[in-house]
Amino acid sequence: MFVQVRLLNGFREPLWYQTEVYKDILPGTVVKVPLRGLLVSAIIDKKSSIAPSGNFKIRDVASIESFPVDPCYWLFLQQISTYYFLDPFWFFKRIGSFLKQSEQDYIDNNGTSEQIVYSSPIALTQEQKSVSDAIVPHIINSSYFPALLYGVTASGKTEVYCALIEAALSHNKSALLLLPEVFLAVHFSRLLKQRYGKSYAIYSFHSAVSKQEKKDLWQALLHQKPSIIIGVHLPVTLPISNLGVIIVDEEHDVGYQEKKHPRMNSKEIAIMRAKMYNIPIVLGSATPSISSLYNVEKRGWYLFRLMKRFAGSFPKVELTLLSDGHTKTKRRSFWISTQLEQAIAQQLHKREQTILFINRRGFSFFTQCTTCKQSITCSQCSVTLTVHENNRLVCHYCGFESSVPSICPSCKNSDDSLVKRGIGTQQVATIVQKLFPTARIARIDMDSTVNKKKLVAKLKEIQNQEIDIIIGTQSITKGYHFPHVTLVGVIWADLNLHFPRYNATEVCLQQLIQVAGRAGRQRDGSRVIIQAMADHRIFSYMNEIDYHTFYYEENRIRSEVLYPPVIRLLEVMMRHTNDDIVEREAQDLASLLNAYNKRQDVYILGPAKPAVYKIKNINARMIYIKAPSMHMIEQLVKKVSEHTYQSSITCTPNPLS
DNA sequence: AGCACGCCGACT
DNA sequence: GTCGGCGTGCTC
Repeated sequence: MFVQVRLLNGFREPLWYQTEVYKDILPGTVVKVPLRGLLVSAIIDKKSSIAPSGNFKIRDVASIESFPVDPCYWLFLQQISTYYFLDPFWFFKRIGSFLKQSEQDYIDNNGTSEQIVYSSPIALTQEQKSVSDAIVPHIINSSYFPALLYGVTASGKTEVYCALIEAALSHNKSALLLLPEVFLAVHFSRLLKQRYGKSYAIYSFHSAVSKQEKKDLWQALLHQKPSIIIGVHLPVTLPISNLGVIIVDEEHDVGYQEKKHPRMNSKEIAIMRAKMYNIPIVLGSATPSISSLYNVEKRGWYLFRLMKRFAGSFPKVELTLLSDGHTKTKRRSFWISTQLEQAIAQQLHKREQTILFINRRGFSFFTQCTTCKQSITCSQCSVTLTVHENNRLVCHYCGFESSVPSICPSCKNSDDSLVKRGIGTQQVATIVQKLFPTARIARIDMDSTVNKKKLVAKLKEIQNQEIDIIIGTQSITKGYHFPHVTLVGVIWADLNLHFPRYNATEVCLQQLIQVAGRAGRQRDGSRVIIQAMADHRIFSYMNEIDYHTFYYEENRIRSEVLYPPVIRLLEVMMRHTNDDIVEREAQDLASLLNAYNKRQDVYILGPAKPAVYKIKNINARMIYIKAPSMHMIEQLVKKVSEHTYQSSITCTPNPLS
């Protein structure tokens, strides 16, 4: 028996070996084979009874490597590989290298997670119990059951997850729990260990996990030990034979899509896996993605709602326009409306806490010349440089740093014509401190919290109510639980609303509702003040109860302009250092796709220059393909895949960010 | 991807 | 005369 293998050391060429001992070997099996003088790991790709032709001598397969038993695994990897235009062998390499890696230094927010009281299992509410009762039979009987758990913030989705995990483990099955960020995974893992640490095996598999824990998980997989597996991206592609349920928390979060190539989405993979393995999958969120709500409406997914808050009540949401001429002249700072200023004053008087949220996305501050209106841009990237503390200019794409020049580089005006525009946590802190000199202010963002000890200290101060106003970015919308917050102010709500992405409004609204949900988790009478430059339709859906209405409107718009979830979208990015080459090749690829495309319902858009078309001196072009199914797109891409280009090509199905 | 082989410069 | 720099090329 002859077998064609692929080496795990990265060597791309398939090699032939033979074996009589292991002649019943299946494709996808991990083996050890002799290569030159040593034994290396490889995976069986194909089998053949006829000797391959070629001038080389065929050696014997040395042994079969121990690898977790998972009968569906190879088929599953092949399916996701097709979907993401990858080589299925890549997944083995990835797992291998991940097991070898040691953990990185990670900001561990020790002290804040303990404040969440989950010490002993709490009896489920009627709402929670009916969800669990509907899903548990599918765990026991192993049947595909896609469920969307639409539960408002603080409605106790965690309790439902726990009930499902218990059901799986008590039937000797494993449970897979996915969270959109490492930080949240760490948080959840601690919560589960506190509750189930003595009764069940709990393993995490992400960048902040120790080498030993990864090894322990691998052993558990090898021995098919029922376990709770927690992670962000990696665990969903692990070989798990006895998987009973997959839970995807905060399913709307764009964090499930990997930031760099290959840009896989672990939520999508989780859905594919649940279907193939015939198990239930639960996607939970207070702000479900448009695509999941679409799946409920059109593709037979099951919807469960938790519309009651566990404690506290929903905050009152108010909108105020920053551009309003009347208040602008009267108020003391452009960035703090009269309404918000008064509300903060009341909070200070009542001795209750306030969160001020800045939803900046990478940039916040840039320079602009008052004479020529030009901004200082990075020499290697097509983006404006961001102003940081100590008058430093930083490129958020390549890390380039310099100081703010006194002369405008573009018009050479030396008369201090460069002014800083925009808003960041630092600025808000300064403004607010000026408005309320006695207020105790804490800033929480990635810049100011790289120091773990400082963060822990700050969180403790907040918890002990030694802080009146918390100013922060995205990081405060997730995970942290501030029970004493009764006012949330969003400084510039429409900042990202017009981001050039088809899902910009969806992402923006989800973020606003999530941050608003930080208010009044344990108390009634909370307020949320949204400041925006202009009114927008999404602000009328800010109330958590009205969120579902947003789906109908957003879905109607996407149907008209043809964007997911109504159709499927593939982003093809071409990159090359030479702008002329990438432009020519992108034009060539687009016309080739058009030439091969015979369907009326498949559209090829572009090539176009992306908003940030140059990063680290590498120029990019985008081509988008829209079609009724991803399969049609795969077919079309396959036809052009023989053509080679100097530019590197990255394909992202259903890009989210 | 690794690892051997090899061809040429620095140094005991 | 040897040690070792890393450029090229091969792996069933």
